[in-house]
Amino acid sequence: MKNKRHSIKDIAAALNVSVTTVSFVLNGKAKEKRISEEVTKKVLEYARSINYKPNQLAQSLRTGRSKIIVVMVEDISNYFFSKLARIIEDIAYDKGYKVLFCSNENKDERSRELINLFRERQVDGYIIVPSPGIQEDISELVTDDIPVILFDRYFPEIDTNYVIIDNSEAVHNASQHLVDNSYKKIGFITIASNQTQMEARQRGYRDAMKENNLEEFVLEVPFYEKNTGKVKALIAEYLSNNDLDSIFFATNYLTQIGLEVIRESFPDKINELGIITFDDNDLFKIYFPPITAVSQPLEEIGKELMNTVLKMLKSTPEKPYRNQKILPASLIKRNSSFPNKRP
Amino acid sequence: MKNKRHSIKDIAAALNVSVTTVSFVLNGKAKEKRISEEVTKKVLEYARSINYKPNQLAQSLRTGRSKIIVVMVEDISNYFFSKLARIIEDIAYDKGYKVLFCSNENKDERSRELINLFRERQVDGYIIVPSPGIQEDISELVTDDIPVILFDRYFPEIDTNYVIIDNSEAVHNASQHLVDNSYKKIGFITIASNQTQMEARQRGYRDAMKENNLEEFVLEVPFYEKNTGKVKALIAEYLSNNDLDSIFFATNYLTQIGLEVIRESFPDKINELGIITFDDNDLFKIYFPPITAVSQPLEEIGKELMNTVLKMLKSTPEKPYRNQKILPASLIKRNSSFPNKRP
DNA sequence: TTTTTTAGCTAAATCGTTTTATTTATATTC
DNA sequence: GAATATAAATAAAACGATTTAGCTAAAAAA
Repeated sequence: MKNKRHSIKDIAAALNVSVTTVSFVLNGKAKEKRISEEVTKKVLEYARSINYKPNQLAQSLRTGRSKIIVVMVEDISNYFFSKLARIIEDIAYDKGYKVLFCSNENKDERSRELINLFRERQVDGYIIVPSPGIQEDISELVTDDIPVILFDRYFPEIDTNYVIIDNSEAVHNASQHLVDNSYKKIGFITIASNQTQMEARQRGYRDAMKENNLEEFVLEVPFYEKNTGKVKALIAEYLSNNDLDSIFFATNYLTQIGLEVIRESFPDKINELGIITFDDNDLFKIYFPPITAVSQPLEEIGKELMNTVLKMLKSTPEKPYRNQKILPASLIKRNSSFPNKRP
Repeated sequence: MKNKRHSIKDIAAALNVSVTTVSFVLNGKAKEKRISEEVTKKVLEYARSINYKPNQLAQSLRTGRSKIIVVMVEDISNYFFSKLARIIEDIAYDKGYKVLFCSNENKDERSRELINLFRERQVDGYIIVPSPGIQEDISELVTDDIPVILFDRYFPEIDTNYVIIDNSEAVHNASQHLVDNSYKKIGFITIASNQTQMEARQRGYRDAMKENNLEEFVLEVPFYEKNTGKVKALIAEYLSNNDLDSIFFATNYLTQIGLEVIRESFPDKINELGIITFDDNDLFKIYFPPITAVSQPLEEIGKELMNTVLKMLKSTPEKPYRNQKILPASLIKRNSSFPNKRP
């Protein structure tokens, strides 16, 4: 049996009351609007009996709130983002919101396309990992009083809410950890980028090297070569040109590619090199050698993001809710990733 | 400057024409509805000049189509599902659809909750990895002519569309591969479940063992212990009780836990054991020992799912679009995961 | 000249809600 | 008994689109 959806009108007709009455009752405004106990009960019972569910589209159209939040990341299939997505999802559904996830591939064009797409849909709020050149679009959202919060990276020039981690501090600490384990020739493999998070990470490394009077070995690979063999070639070349005793990978997919290169081209070195990666991965703890990792506080980031968006949704343009949070990252030390220390 | 959203009414007022006319023009029905070239041009130009974007909510409310598709998986942060999500996302956005991802944790209650949530929202179609006991809910969607397609697992008792892989065949082949590499005591670690995919995998293993007159060593761990140390304990116990020379992990998170156990409790065995995992992971190819894996054709699954949903959306209740697809999985042989064959 | 066609446009209903402003009857006060 | 207050409900206007049915004036046919 095909049970077509019931509307508030059906209920009104069936009970011989007005749609207004039904609406009031269903929205819990019976008392406030002085609807009699009798009618209230009748409506509630009937609604429940036919399993009435309001049409959210109509509701949203009328109220202007869609109860949808967009989460735009670089790549939802990336370990870091997918783990975070899971956390955000749970909080959102718990609070009655739904989440649209999307990946901008760190490309401006795609970011813009997506933002426009969602504006048509009256999305309530945005959690965004911004691609390098979309300040303007973000600014526009802000001036239009649409809740946006950036994370992972941000634009210092514009005044937005954000949640980031202390990248330079984290990398600095981790680099020092390598030094403390008596590594001398420490390489840093990163992507060419002037986004805040990557610059901070590189700064953390360089500072640590300077403080310890160690030579800096930085390799910057172009971002958009991500999926080609070119990155592998660059890393391989870099590794043969520099006789490093340890490597710091500035982001998780570089670690992956880097390990692949080492396994393929320098298999004998795998057990000698000290390795640290930015962003942990479940598999790193069982990798051999286990990989020491800079780990971002996923739970905390997720909570902070959602809480902020929810608070922004409740705030008024007159007194907006401000939150610019810098969280600390932790270093997961897996000793055996340092051959010197291996038992 | 706060540019409030423009409606079709604004355009009509500004140009001194009716909203009907504007609507016709913007929907490309100018010719069909005999709107003059002059007016058509005027409307189009003006709409573009104020950067008019239709309110999708209103559109959806009127047309009954939300252009949203739900993808419900077990856990969006799982490698397999997140990779697939990325593929589905791309296809969907390309076709003008948005995707709501959600995780049901393989729990019926949560699945139901989510489905109800989305029905209120007039979602256009569903791609679902069903939890064990939601036949009824799926049936209901089907009888209500709402496009649903199941994947990864399905319900043989109800007639739905689905996309799955040939699990038993895949595991059978992979098991035979172990036998061919002269392993004799092959363990099979799986989760206690009577869902189609897990039963098929176990069947594949058992058949292979029978054909080769080898003893069967199956460990079934309870599903909901997923995140506790209990699974580790069970696997550790199983490994000490059976002197296996190789292990087949029936799903990816078991592989992860299993490797952890081996590393912690049987470190000397890691280089002896033959290991195969169901579901590949980028890190497995650089794992040491590299892990041979049964790999699902993600691209193909994603395409098949989206294409089917889109075709279902276009079909009528009178002649529904049927598609029950069984795709083959492939075995990614990484020789060095077999010590016997290691150089 | 009258009738029919056609081109060009639009009023109004509709989708399913929420919300404001009113109505109607009854009870209370003076 | 008239005026006022209150309780209980509702009509109607929104939200922003789509779509049906119809209107008007000019052109074509009779």
